[in-house]
Amino acid sequence: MHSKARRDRVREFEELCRRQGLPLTVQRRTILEAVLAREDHPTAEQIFNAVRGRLAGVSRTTVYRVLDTLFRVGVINRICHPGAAARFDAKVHQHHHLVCLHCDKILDLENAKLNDLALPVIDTAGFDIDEYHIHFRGTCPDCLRKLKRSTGQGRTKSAKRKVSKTGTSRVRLSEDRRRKP
Amino acid sequence: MHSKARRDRVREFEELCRRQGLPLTVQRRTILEAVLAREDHPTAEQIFNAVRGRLAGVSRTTVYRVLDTLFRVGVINRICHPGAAARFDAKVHQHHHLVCLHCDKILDLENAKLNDLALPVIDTAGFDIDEYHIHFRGTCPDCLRKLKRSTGQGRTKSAKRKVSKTGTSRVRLSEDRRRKP
DNA sequence: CTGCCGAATGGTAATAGTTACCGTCCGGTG
DNA sequence: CACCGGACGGTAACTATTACCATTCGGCAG
Repeated sequence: MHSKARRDRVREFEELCRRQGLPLTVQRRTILEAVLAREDHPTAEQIFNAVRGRLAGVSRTTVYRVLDTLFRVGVINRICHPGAAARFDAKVHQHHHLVCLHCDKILDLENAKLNDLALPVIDTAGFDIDEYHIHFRGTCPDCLRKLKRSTGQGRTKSAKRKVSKTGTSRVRLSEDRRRKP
Repeated sequence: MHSKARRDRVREFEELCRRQGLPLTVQRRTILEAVLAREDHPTAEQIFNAVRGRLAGVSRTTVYRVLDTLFRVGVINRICHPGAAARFDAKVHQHHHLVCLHCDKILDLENAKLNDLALPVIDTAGFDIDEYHIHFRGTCPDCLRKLKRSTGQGRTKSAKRKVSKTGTSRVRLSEDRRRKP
């Protein structure tokens, strides 16, 4: 990410902190910058090593905590389904997954229509592709219920369009990227 | 999975073992059956607990080892990218991933065409979907090179059709599901 | 500018998941 | 039935992550 975009992202983060009453700390800013500066998908450990130089005496704990905060606030992304142990599955044929961002539940989604999508032509960067599967991320019914009970109205600020049960629909990114609310 | 399908899968596994010169052990059979018997996505620990009763004195280590073997042979699936630490990503907009099954490398795949697919109508089991992203799994260029060097011809028995650079193509599941060859 | 308060940090200890290692045992074959 | 290489069992070690708690800091009222 080039420097202007990075600055914008840091600003965006500062704005979000103010709105949510989160203190702005050097650690948070530095760690965010470290993630933004990379083009790959660093682990917490790699970020820790990257910031040691600029933040004398940072704690590994802080790095983990801040990365989690950044993710919950929505300025960075976390991939590969947080803190999970490997899971095994008897299904080896192509199928897809519904992942709950609140409780880490994983459900299978078996739908032949998803298996043979006419995917657009893409540049796979030299990868030899064996298969694809689609991860749908969202909130499971149980967590929806819990959220509704505790907030009276569930998640707000959501501009998503759900996959409806009638008519073809498109799945969109939600505006609300806060996790573990 | 119903019992007939399970028996078939066990047979298939036995056949694969014979072909690949892998000894057939009680542990392998029992652990495979335990995975096949479940409808969810058990962790190694859960499988361990499930087989303790029927395999007095199984070692946790064996469970991990056998699960890995079953996965490499291709009779079970492993989801959520093996043994990985959580990875972070500055990209919060929608994008997709190329995952190398050999070295766990993850590359971003940014392609607007993939972001707004007219996905078919699906039953999401009550999930409130925020987003989707597509995981393409395969072999990265580096590993392809290494494989070519070591075998003289790379992976065999593959009936896959790659995502080509010209014309719309469909990604298919490969016939060859062996990992870490 | 000063002080207060609650939240953030640092450091250590603990935990979960997984792997390495090594001596022993077993499946497959002659 | 004996042999051999690979599989197993058990423990120790390792990696990634979290809990806990005393200390410090950011944001705000005075």
